[in-house]
Amino acid sequence: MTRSVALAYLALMRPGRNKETRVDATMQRAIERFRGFLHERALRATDVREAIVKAALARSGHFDVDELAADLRASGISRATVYRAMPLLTEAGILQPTVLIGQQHRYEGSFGREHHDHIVCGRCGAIVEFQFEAFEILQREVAAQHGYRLTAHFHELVGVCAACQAKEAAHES
Amino acid sequence: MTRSVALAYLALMRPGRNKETRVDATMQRAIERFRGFLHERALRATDVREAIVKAALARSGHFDVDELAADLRASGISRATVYRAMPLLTEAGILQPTVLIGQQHRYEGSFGREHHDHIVCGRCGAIVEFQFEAFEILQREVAAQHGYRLTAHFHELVGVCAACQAKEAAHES
DNA sequence: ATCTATGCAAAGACTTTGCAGACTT
DNA sequence: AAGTCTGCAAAGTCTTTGCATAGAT
Repeated sequence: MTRSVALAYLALMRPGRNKETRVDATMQRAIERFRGFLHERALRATDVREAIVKAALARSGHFDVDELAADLRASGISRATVYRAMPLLTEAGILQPTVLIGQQHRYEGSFGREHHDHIVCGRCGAIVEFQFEAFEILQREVAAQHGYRLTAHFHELVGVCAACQAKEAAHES
Repeated sequence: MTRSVALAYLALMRPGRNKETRVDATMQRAIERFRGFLHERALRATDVREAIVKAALARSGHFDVDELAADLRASGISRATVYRAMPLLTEAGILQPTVLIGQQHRYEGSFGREHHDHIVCGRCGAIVEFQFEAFEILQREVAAQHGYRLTAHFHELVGVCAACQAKEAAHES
């Protein structure tokens, strides 16, 4: 724990290689937020949990628990522990659950990212993210109309991507 | 099969009891649509499938496969068959899947109903349905912008309902 | 007659949990 | 020292599947 903090600071101070530095800095802020979260809840900040946070943030895009656990298996971290950590990561704002179709829970990094929703191709599973401020505003309005204070939303579009549409057209000809 | 058609017609012709008559008529139309759907796909119209359609439509609100299977157990219809029928019912437009946070697949009747989405109270689970044409239009547009042909969408708002907000306010005072 | 549908039980996929020892506070 | 965390293996939950028989076209 102390060692990783030191490493992170080293990374912050290293000249050049800006992209990497920024990534490390983001990770550092995320880890700090996570520690704060654990402290508030009187939970323990362990190396294992920190490793899970790092692995989660190191992944780009969408992933499921199995994939994350695979990344961590080399470190001797068990699948059960990863499962146990997921609610903490989401509640701490490190991850957000995404992509609802299909049976498996999928996540993506949410720390320091703008909110967005997804379009999934029902044929090949390709995922595109979209951001549309109008939806956010309308959602709050709809919720308010019904007396609800909006706390979250799931908005997923399912369709057929351009490539799969082309394939279908070719098949039918 | 022939018998149930006869019963349905009897119901249609019976005077009075309008509500019930209307329900029977809706169910009859749904069953007819379902038969048409099965025919198109070269699948078989069986009494078991018909019973599943009826039980699904007889349920009001949202339910999962287990609840539906429980309704059908008395008729000797197995859970496996209910599972096998769900995709047919959704593709035929009899049911639609609803997201409703949580792990289990949930459904609701969609035959003869306008499309709608849901607001769920994260505290007490209360569900309100909403319809907002603007969402539908914008969704199609967003999908098109990314080259997708929209086939479905999940849109679920999570919030705190008026009652739970009041409770919270009382607690904090 | 041919081919699909169903029930049953078994298998599968994904997730949770009990327990004993390790680690954090 | 007190209490949480972790790995492991076992159990749970929800869903799918193989197979033999029943049923639809």
